[in-house]
This record gives sequence, C-alpha cells and structure tokens, in this order.
Amino acid sequence: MDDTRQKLIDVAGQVFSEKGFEATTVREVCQLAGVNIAAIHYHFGDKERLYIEAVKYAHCHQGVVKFDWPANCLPEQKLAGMIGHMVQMMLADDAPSWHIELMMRELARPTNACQALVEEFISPMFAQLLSIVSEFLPVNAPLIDRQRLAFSVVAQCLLYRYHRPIGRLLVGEETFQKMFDMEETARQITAFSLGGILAAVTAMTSGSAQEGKAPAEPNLDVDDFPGSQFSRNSALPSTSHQTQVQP
Amino acid sequence: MDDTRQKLIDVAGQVFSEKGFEATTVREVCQLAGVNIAAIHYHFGDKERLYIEAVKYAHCHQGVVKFDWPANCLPEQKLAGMIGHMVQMMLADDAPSWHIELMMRELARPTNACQALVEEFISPMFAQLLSIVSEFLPVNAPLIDRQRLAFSVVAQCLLYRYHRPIGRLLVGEETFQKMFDMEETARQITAFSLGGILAAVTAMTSGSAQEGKAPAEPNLDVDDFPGSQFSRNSALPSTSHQTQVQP
DNA sequence: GAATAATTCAAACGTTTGATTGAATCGGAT
DNA sequence: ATCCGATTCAATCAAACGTTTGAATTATTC
Repeated sequence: MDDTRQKLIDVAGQVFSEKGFEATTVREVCQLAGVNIAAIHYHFGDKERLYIEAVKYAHCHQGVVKFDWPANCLPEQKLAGMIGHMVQMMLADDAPSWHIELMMRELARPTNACQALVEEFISPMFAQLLSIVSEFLPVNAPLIDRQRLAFSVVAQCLLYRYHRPIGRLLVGEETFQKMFDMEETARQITAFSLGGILAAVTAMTSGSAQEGKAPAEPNLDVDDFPGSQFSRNSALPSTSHQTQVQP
Repeated sequence: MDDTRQKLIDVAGQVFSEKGFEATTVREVCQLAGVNIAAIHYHFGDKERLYIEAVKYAHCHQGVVKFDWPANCLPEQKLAGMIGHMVQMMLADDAPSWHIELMMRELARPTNACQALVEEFISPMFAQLLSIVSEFLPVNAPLIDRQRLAFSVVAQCLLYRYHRPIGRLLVGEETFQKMFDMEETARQITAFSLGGILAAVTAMTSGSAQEGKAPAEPNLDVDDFPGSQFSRNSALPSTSHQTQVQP
C-alpha cells in the first residue's frame, strides 16, 4: 500500500525535471498526485529527501546499458552504437523522458543527489565510451587524452538536449525539425567524432616520438596560428570588441 | 546618481548566476548591494525585470567579438582563433565571470530574457563560426550540414563549462586541473574539430554525386554498423539493460 | 533659501512556502 | 467484533517570500 509513495516519486520527478527544485512546490506535486500534503512528510521526511528519491529512482530505472559487442566488432561500429544509444537517450520523447531531464539538471547544477548519480550511472557509461575510444589509440596513449576525446563525443550528444530551445531560435523552425531527427543526428555525430579521433591518432603517432614517419597531413599546430588566442606576440587577427549597448 | 541601480544589477547578476532566478531572494541581493529592499521596486518594478536587466547588461557588456582576419588567413587559423576565444569565454575565471554564467543559465532554461540574448549575442557569434566552417566545405554544401558542424564545435566548448563539477568527479582532482587548462583544451578541441570537419568534407565530396572519385578512407556508413541503434533487424550487439535497483 | 522632484528608508502588507499537528480512516491479525 | 499500527486527512504553524506604503532624506531648480 505504498501506492502513494510511488505516485509521489513519479509526479515529483516530473515536476522537478520541468521546474527545478526551488521552483517546485510541494503543494503542486501533491495536488497532481492526488494525495495529501502531509504525505510527503510521512513518506519522505521533507521536500529535499523526496527530490533525492526521485533522482535515485530516475537513474536506477533508466539503467546502465551494458553493451555486449560481438567478438569481431570494429571500434567504429561500437562507437556508432554507443553514440546512437546516447542520442536516443537525449532526444527520445518517451513518457519517462523526465528521467533524463532530471538527471541532466542534477549534473549541470549538482546537489546532494549528485554523487550517487555519477557513481552509479555516469561513471559506468563514461567508462564504456572511454574503452571504445581507447581502441582507436596507441596502447600507450595518455589517459587524459583518451578522456578528452570521450568528452568531445559526449559533448555533441548533450548539446542537442541542452540547447534544443536555442537551436530552434538559431536555425529556424523548419530546419529545426530535420536537425533534431535522432537517426541523422547520430549519424552526423558519429562521422564527426570518427574524424576527430582519427585526427588525434595521427597527431599522436606522428608527433610523439620522432619515429621518422612523415605526417600524412600537414602538421597543423595551433600554436603556430596567428589566430590563436594564445600566441601572445602575434597581432593577427585583430579582434575589435564592438559592444553594442542598448538604451 | 543611479549608482544604486548599477550596484543592484551587478550584485543581482552575480547572485542570479550562482543560484538561479527562483532560489535568489531580493532580500539577499539588496543586503549584498547595501541598498534598501524598496530600491528594486523603485528602479526596476519587480524582481523579474531586475533579472532581465541583469541578463541584458551581461551580454551587452560581454560584447560580440568581431574578428578581423587577415586576407591570407587560413580557415584552420580562423577556426583555432574562434575556438580559442570561446574556450577563453567559457573557462576564464575573471571577475565578471557571472556574465557568461548568467547567459548560460538563460540559454539552458530560457525565460523572457532569452530572445534578446540570442538575437544580440548568440546569433552573431554563431554566424561567424558558421562562415568559418563553411570555408572548409564545398560551396553547395547544404546549410543544415554546416549548422550541424558548427554545433559540434560549440558543443565541445560548452561541455567544459557546463559539466565542470562532473568532470572533476569523473577524472579525479589531479587530472581535472590539467584537463581544464584553457590553452590545452582549445588546442585539443581545435584538432578534434578539424578532423571532424575534414571527415564531413570527404563524406560530401565522395558520397554526394558519384563523381567517380574513390573515397580515400573506407566509407564508413553507420547504417551498415550492426552496433547502430537504428539498424532494426540487426541483433548485434545485444544490449543487456542491467538496472541496478537499490533498497 | 524655498519649492519641487528624485531617491532612500524602516516598517509592514498579504501571500505562499515547507513543515507539522492531532484527529479520522483504513487494513489486517487476533 | 475488536484491537492496533499504518496511513490519510483537514487545518494550521511559523517563516520567508515579493511587494507596497508613506514618511524621511537628498538632490535639483528657481
């Protein structure tokens, strides 16, 4: 008979994911759930513990997907599968879409519920991506470089969820519809990421140990770019800050 | 003598950027600013209009940087410069760091202050990046593809700001320090993005119009990957959802 | 310096918030 | 039927919220 408890978690998770913790009132949650206000105190103690339970429930029932790749599976295939899965998580508008939304809120602005979320969901997911990325790299590739590459892959998937409203404003409504198609998005992110990873590979194998191998591509070191913000004594290009102040 | 007005905007912007609109109280703002509570009503009308003014002030005084590239500047150099600028915006911890933080909050969770922000700051910035990316592509490259590539570039820069706390949890404190170094971050993002863009270029020029050019790289179409989430009748790889429910 | 407008102030407004109470109701074991 | 712990309920709590007031103070104009 903790039907009430579960309904509270469901409704609360939904409202929390839409409005955030502060903007959510326990009265609204209880009204939507059709239960008495005192039920929150009875079942959870207070508002914050209800929130934590909602976050826990969200990532526990989202579940960490463990991929079982076939033995002869190419790294490219694994990467495509992983990105496809992430994009699907990010852009799918299923009923329990608030699971992801709530987790994303928590990740962007961590509260007390964050650490468990990272340990139980984010970290295992990231580890899998990390191992896939590592397959492209030399065995002695520094960990930090592999982590950076994984970050670059994840970043693209996150953008499409986080900045959906801005994306709509930027590209217009009609383009927006096509832009946020899951299949095409996953395809493009995969292609882009493959290119990025391969670039990192060639940079490593050509630049690291002077093995005498001539780089296949012209070695583009950003330090040599006059446009780099970090080449201090290079005057080009000149950036004119045109701050537009409005009345 | 609207010293008070300016001080309110400064302090309010800072607090809003740290806590968000809802969690910020006018009392705290006024106390930190050393002004009377009624000053908000007098100068702005209410809390929301104070917030809007703070957002306006933030992006008006952040300023849109107009790059003046030298005539013979390579697209790679422009891209490196642009990414360097964005990373600097995202990771710099200058005094007026709340400018960016407030804008990022507004972009992730738009309110009434969003449209002006996009029109006056985001859109011009995005247009510049878009034109840089376009230089790498065939002239007839579809707009949506160019926009996607620009998104992939921006996404990486945003990740390092948005998910700084998570990044720390994921890679550990010691790696985190190196990981979020601006110069190295900009360098890596630039290299990764260059690779991704070039991959898109080759995919376009080889796959688009059957010009008889053999693709330099093996043509990796994600649709053919058994690992893709979207190849419906492919059983590999099997994904086992191991949802860990905790008591 | 007096008159007038602009600004600041302490105090309180009415409302909403999360939390709490104690009685009422329910569900099964005896 | 009766009891008792578990659960729900209407009602209310004090605190904090954004907002408003009207007088006091300061700046500006004549």
